[in-house]
Amino acid sequence: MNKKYTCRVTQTRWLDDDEMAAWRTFLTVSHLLDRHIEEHLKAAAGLTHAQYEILVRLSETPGRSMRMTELARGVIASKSALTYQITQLERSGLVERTACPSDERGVVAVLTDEGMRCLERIAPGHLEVVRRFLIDNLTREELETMTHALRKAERAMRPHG
Amino acid sequence: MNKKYTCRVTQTRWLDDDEMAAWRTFLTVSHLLDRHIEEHLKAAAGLTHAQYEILVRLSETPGRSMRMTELARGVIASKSALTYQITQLERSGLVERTACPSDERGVVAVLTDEGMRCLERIAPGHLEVVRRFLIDNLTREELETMTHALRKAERAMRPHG
DNA sequence: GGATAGTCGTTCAGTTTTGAACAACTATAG
DNA sequence: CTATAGTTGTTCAAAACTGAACGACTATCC
Repeated sequence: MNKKYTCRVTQTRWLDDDEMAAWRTFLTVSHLLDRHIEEHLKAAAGLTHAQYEILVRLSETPGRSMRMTELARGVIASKSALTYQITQLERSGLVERTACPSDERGVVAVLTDEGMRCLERIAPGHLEVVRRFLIDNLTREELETMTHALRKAERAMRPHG
Repeated sequence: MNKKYTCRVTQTRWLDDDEMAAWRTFLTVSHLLDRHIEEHLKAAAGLTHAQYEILVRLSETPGRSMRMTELARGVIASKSALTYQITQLERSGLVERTACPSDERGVVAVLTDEGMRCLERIAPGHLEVVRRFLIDNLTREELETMTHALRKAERAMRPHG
């Protein structure tokens, strides 16, 4: 690799070994973890991880409902991806679309009773996967350090904190 | 039925607040980060993050080449996803397919000179994104703790790694 | 009041991923 | 050698995602 010629204005700051290791490990773990989760959810309930996250978000809300845009921001999906997934979940009877009273344009997604039961049924198995492959491998101190560190990264990425 | 994920014996162990916070933060950051990276690479070179990762892996190999299956494992992609992406990269002239001398079934993907130049051109900008949104937000200690912790998780997920 | 800009959710075409099926080849065991 | 089992990479249809464009509505300003 030739570091001699770099951009004239902003100097290139490469990642040193430790930084590179951190980034690579983070990337690898997030990919592997997602694969295991996806596999489990598909087998357990025929759900996507994206769909599962939608159900979780809704279940935590008073009224088990959320505006489309806010929900999309919550699960970090594009608006069109959410439209697609809500349609799928509606087809499965886990979610319903409702008109928004305060905004004529708005759509409110609501978790149905069946959706809530589905979530309660599969959550334990899902969390077991998260435990086995991530959480249970970390000491309490590592856990807290990681949370604190990643929260700083999150703040750097969210549209103004 | 899938025996792998159904366990009637062990009691459900929910995640406590700290564990849940860790998991949520990890998930959020990996989604946000991927979005920023994807956006940058698309703008800078019309590449996907998946495609970029393929180029990086190949560039680090003696001969800048790798068997398809090994490459798929390296970037954590399915075999069919890799087939598709290598075809795209071949179309762009960044990668070539070669016959494997030792295995008649095998295909070896090779990074072309143009592919290497492309990578060298866009790597600084990419790493700058990784820095700004992840690495530079962490202290050296946090960085090392996170790497160590996530490596344990990786070991738990790799097919007996 | 009316013009203008902004937001909301959907649609659409094009891209990427998925998992099962498959032909071709290799490895193992008798 | 000859089954038999396993691996390799591709293909295919279906699922999922992307980003731009859009009509519909709201907010803001003068």
